[in-house]
Amino acid sequence: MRSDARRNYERILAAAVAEVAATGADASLEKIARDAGVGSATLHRHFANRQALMEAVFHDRVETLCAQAGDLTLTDWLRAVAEFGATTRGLAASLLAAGATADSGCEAMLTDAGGALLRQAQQSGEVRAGVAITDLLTLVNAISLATQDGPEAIRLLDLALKGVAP
Amino acid sequence: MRSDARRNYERILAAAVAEVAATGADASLEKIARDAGVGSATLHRHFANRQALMEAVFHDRVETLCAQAGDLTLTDWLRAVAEFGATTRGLAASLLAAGATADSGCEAMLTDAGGALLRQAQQSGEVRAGVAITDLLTLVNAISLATQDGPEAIRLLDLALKGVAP
DNA sequence: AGACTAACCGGAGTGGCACCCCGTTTGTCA
DNA sequence: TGACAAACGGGGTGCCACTCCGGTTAGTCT
Repeated sequence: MRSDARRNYERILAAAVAEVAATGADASLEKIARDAGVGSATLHRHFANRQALMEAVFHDRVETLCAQAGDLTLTDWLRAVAEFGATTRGLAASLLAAGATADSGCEAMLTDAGGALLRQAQQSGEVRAGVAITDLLTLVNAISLATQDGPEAIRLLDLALKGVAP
Repeated sequence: MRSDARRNYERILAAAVAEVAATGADASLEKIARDAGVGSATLHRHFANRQALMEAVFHDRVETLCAQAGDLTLTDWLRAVAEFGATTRGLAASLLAAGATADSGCEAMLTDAGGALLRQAQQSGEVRAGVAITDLLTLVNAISLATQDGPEAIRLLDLALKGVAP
């Protein structure tokens, strides 16, 4: 990779992080390119489509999220994922779209980290068998997506994990 | 309302129903107008924005959904809502957007019908206090949204209602 | 250092979108 | 039947994602 290419890549990524934080995952790619000081063609050469760019934007943060898994219980980690998804506007939608279209690095990281916690919780009898980590992550994604960036996410997640029975 | 206006209104609505069924709630409004044989300006005069059109498209179906509430338990009715949301692509997203921006007729109907069922379930001790119908509907919307039109919706809803404990 | 070349760049273009303006047509009702 | 308000839609605006291609540049090899 040539040095100018790398420099532009990083400028675009930085602009994208800022713009996504400000306006969500449906931010204008043209504006990101403009903010980065490159032509839109350059943006599209580095990131074939919106999805690819979003993957890159979220990758680092997802990585740290997965690194935290060792220090948390399944429930607390799922809460962290929910909170992250709710604050990082559009992560959920982005991951969802990724799951639908192509295998995403982010998703694999999340299922790996969460899968370990889930197995642990199942062995200690806190979670019943037949629950898959993908189910739980889909649920978290769903809730993040539905509550946008509101504070409802955690409450709804707890509700879903606890069930509605007394 | 003039007769031509009414005729165009209905043509647009019919085209919208077909198009939404085919491609989801993010269907092209221009294409709907084209299919209806009217100019795009006419579509926008009758329906100020995408949200208004979607409301109209879903209104009838939501009405029948609410009418069924009397014959079903809370759980079964929520399943019906989930199934409906999953098959009618984009209903969930649409209702969500509605909830965020303006009070929607559809949403009020759903909270009324579901609220009655929930009170009933709480009085008979099947559902604990502190659970609100809006929580449950948000959850259902979330799941419909996340599972797109897949068959996962019901399974995830049951999971959420039951909780993860053994 | 100089020259070569493949990689890279971005302005300009394409086709599509939602939504609006305004001159024209049409239904209605006296 | 004539007048007029109501409704129509072609065409326009500004935005978007994404692509093409002629010019530029960074790295390499002598």
